[in-house]
Amino acid sequence: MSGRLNKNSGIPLYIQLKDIITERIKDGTYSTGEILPSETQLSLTYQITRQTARRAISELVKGGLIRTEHGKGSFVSINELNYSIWNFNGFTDYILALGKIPVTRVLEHEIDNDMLKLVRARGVKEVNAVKYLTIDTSYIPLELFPGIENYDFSQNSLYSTMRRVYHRHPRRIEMSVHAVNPGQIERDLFMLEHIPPLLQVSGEVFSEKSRLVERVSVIYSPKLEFKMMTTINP
Amino acid sequence: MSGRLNKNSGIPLYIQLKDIITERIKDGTYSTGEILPSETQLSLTYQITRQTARRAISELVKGGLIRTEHGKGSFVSINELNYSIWNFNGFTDYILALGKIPVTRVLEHEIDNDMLKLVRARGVKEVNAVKYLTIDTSYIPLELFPGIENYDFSQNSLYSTMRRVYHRHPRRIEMSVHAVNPGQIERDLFMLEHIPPLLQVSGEVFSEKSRLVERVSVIYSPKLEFKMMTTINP
DNA sequence: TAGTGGTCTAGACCACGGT
DNA sequence: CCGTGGTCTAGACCACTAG
Repeated sequence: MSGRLNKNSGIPLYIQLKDIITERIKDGTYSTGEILPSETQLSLTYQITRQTARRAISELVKGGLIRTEHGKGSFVSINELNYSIWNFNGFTDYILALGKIPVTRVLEHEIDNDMLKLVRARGVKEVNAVKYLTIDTSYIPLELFPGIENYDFSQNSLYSTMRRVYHRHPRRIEMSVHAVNPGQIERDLFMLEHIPPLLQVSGEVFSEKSRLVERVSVIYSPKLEFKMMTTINP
Repeated sequence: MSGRLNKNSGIPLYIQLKDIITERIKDGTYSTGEILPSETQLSLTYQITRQTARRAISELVKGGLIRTEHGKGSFVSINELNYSIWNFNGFTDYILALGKIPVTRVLEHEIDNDMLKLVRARGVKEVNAVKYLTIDTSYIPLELFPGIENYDFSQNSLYSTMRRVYHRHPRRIEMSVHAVNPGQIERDLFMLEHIPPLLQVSGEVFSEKSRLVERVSVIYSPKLEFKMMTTINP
């Protein structure tokens, strides 16, 4: 049981509990369709109020990982689906969670009009090749991130660098989705024979204080499923 | 001031408050960027606890309508963007909210394997033509909706019919997004000269009790912007 | 310092599902 | 009937923002 909450860590209890449950779902302790401990049970186990346990569950529902049924309980609804790709948050983490090895190749790295232009192909390592899954084109304002052009982003995560070195935390993304025909780069990297249309997501990423930290455009390989879930308000 | 909560209506107070605030935003009482009354103020005004007011605000944040800033307040973040199209919920309402007249044309209407197959083109009325924006292909299980094949869905909303006549409430949608090349129907209806790839969203719609109420696939005209917003958890 | 949102507690009553 | 999740209250302390 790694399951004990630290009341003085500064991390909200509901976040800690949420993380513990997420972990349990990822490692299979709770698997799809299974019922979770009741809210009352959770509050007793972790020595918190039911409201706080509810808050953790509510976060998980929001993320689509679990579902609640009135009078019955909470159930695991999805295993690792729905960690949607365009949760730009963590491509690396996402691939690692699938038990595979992430690969990043920097295709372009130059300064363009006070912005760092960064083009990266990202994928997973296969037996004797690399399968590329996305091509990301990013523009990062040098004004906010002076010196960021000196990092090697085939090794470092862009967002961790923003957080750890510059103390800027990407928070909100506004994006739009388009369908596009593949260009030469996409054909080469995705190794397409026929040329199906591809999905492209273009977005602007903002920090807490609504400063633009990245303008980004991602093209997805047809090998990536693009799934999501939503609910309807009555 | 239509602003009074009914404590015995059966409708949760936080939903009532959420609706009131939504109304105020839509009608311009609070406009983009403006600050909302504080949580304490709301709780006093509406005679509820701060927690309940918070819950209403939390719902609005989830929907992207407002944004909170610690130590400062809550602000209107978006006016009517983000009532995203693939909120299948209300194409009709969406178009009406834009001040335009929605049009639905039924292209196919037949029974296929215990399912009602319904193909509809949807759009807006222009001066002397109709601009089609989506083509929806739906399969509805007759077992759950006996007799639904007798409704005219160029006039009636599919979801309202499900709700009002059959007491089934669409709640959850699982969907995937693809890029496709247009077929003849799309070229004709969207009146495309060049043939750009199109976005297609395929999904399954479930009721409260996780019964499948519709399998649907929507193809979007390139004239529709496909926008969304999301947040990153630290 | 005063006001704001963020977290948490302790307790209550309700509506729903299954026994 | 009991156990479940859903809503709500009353009050507390904290962290952040601004004058």
